[in-house]
Amino acid sequence: MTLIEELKFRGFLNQCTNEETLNEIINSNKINFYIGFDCTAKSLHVGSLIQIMIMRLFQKYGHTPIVLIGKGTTRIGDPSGKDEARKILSDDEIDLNAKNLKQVFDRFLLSDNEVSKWVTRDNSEWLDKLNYVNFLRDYGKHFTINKMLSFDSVKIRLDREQSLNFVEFNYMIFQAYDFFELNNRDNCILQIGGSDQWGNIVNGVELIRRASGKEAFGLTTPLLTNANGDKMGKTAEGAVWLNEDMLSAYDYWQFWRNVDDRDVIRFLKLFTDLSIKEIEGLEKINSNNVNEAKIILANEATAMLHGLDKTKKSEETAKNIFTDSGLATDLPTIKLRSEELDNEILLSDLILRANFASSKSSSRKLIRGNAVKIDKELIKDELFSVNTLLRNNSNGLVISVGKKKYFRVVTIE
RNA sequence: GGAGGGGUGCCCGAGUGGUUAAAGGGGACGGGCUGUAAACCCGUUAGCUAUGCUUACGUUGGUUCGAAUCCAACCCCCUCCA
Repeated sequence: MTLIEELKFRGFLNQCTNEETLNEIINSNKINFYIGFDCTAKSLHVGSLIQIMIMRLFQKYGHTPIVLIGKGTTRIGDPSGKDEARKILSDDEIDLNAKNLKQVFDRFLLSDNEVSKWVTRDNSEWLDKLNYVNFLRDYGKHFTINKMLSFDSVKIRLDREQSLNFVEFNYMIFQAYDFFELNNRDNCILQIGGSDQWGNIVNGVELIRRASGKEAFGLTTPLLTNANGDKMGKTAEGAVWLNEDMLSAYDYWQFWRNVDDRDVIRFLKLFTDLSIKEIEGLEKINSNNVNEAKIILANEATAMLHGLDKTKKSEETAKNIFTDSGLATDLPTIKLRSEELDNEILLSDLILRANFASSKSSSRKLIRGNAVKIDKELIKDELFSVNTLLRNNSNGLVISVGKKKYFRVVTIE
């Protein structure tokens, strides 16, 4: 199976410039390719995972990923898919975000093979130094306003009569120029991105052709949505972050465990290393084994990011909570000093401390709504205090809020 | 610069002097059903030291016993004209 075939099978391929030629080249050569990541947040989330996984797949076929950290472009803000201008981040924030971002690639990308070992670049390296007049003269001539106005990212904003300022309007030029630079510096001949990046990518391909007379390629991945049509990776609590300090391994495992039935196979193909054969085996799915498939998905996906140990613990914790009635070991724990028990400790306060309610009122409302149990015992009194129970249970208490949120309270000296 | 329209809770959106913490929908959360899924049904959805109090309809003042609702000024957004 060729790389392109596997991309298609697994659902990575949305659009591609000159697929035929690219196919020939990647079958007979090892190439360098890049994906750009802007530093707009402290962590990447599941929405970017498809880009990371496609890099991984390319690596397996011996190609070298260049991870372009967009410190320079982040200072401008990509208008693609945005209703309004992004708020501009300070340089300090950008630096911090960039640092956090890099950690994630260490987890997912392979570094054991010298040939396909990945590298990072930072576009502020060249963007910060650009001289406006020179840049306009040398590269501005390759961009026509007519064309730029026809791009979706621009058109949508104009159609809706939302303002698009000049800074944002320039984003696509810089992204095109990034590709041009990487093509010169690193002989990078392919840019990959989400489908919303198509216009920007094609711009780069064209700039390279016009300015250097070389052929370069662009490839996009589909915009991932779940079966409900929602954008992937956004949940009520916010995005499904990849950095562990923003989302625990257990919660990450739960995210995959809880995907819609209709999404399981699709996600197995995209987000795990399972072979095509293995996936085809699972594909004969029915209502009896969907859950097994989901557990496999959760295990595979979590292991890749957080490692095997934490994955096993997550699976165990889940098993304890949902299948067995035993107490889970790996729960978030609130430790109370014994002298704190001298005062009345309200159940509602503990829920708040465990971060399972956003205010005391809402925590009380949860109790009133029959959502809260202590050691499986339903508590209905919103003013319930836990002092007596805590004194009588040396092992502490396990408190559940709803069906999926658990925490433990213990007393310490 | 001129003329007009508008800014309401997480989002959309009704409300144009008095049971309005503000209809309805979406989302979210909780309960039921189930498979930790989907669909469906029910409930909740400002905060608090809680049968009460405080804060809330762009901002600041004013009229009134009483304002999201009336008046004034200001800020912001949109449409048309220049």
